[in-house]
Amino acid sequence: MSKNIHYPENNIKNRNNQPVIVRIAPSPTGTLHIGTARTALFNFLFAKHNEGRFYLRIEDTDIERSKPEFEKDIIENLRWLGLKWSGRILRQSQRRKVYAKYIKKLLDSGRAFWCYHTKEELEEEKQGQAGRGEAQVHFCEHKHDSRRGQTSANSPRSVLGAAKGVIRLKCPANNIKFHDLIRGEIEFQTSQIGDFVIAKDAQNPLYNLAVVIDDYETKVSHVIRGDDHISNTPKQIIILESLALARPQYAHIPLTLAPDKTKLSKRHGATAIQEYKEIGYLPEALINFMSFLGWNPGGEKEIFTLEELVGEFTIEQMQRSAAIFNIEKLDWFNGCHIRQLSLRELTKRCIPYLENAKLIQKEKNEKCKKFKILSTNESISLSWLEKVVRLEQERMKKLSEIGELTGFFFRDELTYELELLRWKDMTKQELKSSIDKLYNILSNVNSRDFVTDKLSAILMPEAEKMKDRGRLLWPLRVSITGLKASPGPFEVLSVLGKERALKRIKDAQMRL
RNA sequence: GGCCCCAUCGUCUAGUGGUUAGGACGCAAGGUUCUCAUCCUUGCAACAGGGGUUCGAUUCCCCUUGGGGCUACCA
Repeated sequence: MSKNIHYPENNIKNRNNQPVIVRIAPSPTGTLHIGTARTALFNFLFAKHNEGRFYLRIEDTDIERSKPEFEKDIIENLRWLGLKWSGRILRQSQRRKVYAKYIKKLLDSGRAFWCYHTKEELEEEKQGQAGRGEAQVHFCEHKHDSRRGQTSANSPRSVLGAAKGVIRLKCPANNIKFHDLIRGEIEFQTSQIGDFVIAKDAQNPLYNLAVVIDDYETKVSHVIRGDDHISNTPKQIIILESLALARPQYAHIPLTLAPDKTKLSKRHGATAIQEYKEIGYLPEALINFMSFLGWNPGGEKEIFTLEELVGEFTIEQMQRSAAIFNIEKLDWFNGCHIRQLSLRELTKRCIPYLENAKLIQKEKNEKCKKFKILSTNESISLSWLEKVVRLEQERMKKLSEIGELTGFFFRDELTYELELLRWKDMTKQELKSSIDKLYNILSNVNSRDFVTDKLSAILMPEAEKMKDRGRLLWPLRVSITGLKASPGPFEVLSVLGKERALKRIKDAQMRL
């Protein structure tokens, strides 16, 4: 959908003299969420602004919940938004061997250890801590047990029985401090963290470990993610330090919340990008809208293309507080971007909605240039369709409205309340004579002259004569559209053409 | 409960140690107009509260309050 723009890569180095590399790492346990898309957008903008790379990594270590159809949805919709990633997609499910190597390293060095506490024991410990108002963390005594400090890649049998253990990391005593590009210094006490679990076994890492390894191996320079990950950061830093690896820079962006200030979820309406696509939001509008949720370039300009956003974006202008998702503003952005589209492009994007509304169909034999009106079997051209769409370009808020808005162009019989034809306090006689007059005038207009300007030149003086133009123009507009709100009558006449227009006026005449 | 993050109109935000606190969405009124939409004009509307620091705080500091996040052998 979006223009094919080439963004240079790899020229600028960050302050550690490394190229800027960022990533979006969605988990395919659901469709592409608007929040994930926004995080992807900020990563993309940061990367492209700094001539760096933006990677896509699928975090599918949770085999139970990860589904291929979700991965497909994520990939398709990221593409649709125009957030193109560099290189291949990395899938964590295919990297077990890599993780196993690091797990072994951690075990060998004694930084990690097997823990055989049962879930019940752990739960009991938590309850006790909760009761005492203490942090609910587990400092595991098994790390001191030399018999369990084995380096085998396989789980050593517990001396306590056959319990299947997990692998925990020894929590250091020193506090963890880090600098966040958006929030500044953040410090965590390790006493609040404990010896946390890093892997289910020697092959299967948990989230925090997998993230650290992948970020390191793909040389990620900046971790830009939602601020719900702030509390994961000290854990990831502990892992990094246990492995003697350098840390990336962190930037935690504010979350976007629903109007009731809770986490954006299904019950607030659409959360999936796919849904917004189907409703008829433009990717351009979604991008523009999402970028303004938690970020602002400072000036008074609000309508931006993705390319312009890349030029403007700096992380210093990121907001610290959460932004509330405001659908009205999205609608406004969408309207603006619809009006900015070329007529050809807008028509192209409207066609699927017109087809969906069962108004038109592509003609099979033609090379997608011809269409037919389903109700009349009439053949129509793309350029005629463009004329129709043009009349609604400034009225449409969402593409899905096109069917409703332009339906009258594609129907032979208009169904409207007769009373709708009446302008203000016109009598039936007056109405009849207006319609008769319209029919007579228009029958004498050459069909070549059925263009807006000429029709206006012919009909306006007549309308003027009637003191209140509405006495002629309102019945005209209703008779040819059947609607109480529509584009102007001259435009509609010109698109309809003489034959169809006269038929409609005749219909009105007959019904009166 | 514990830890962490956050705080300017209803919403998105700009902004400064001294401003009539600016813009946008939405809303209201008006203009254009045969209707709707677009467009134009105008209006309504905010520095959470309390202490400091200071000649002066919306701005800097602290506390309170409020909101959010995390607290899994999910990610």
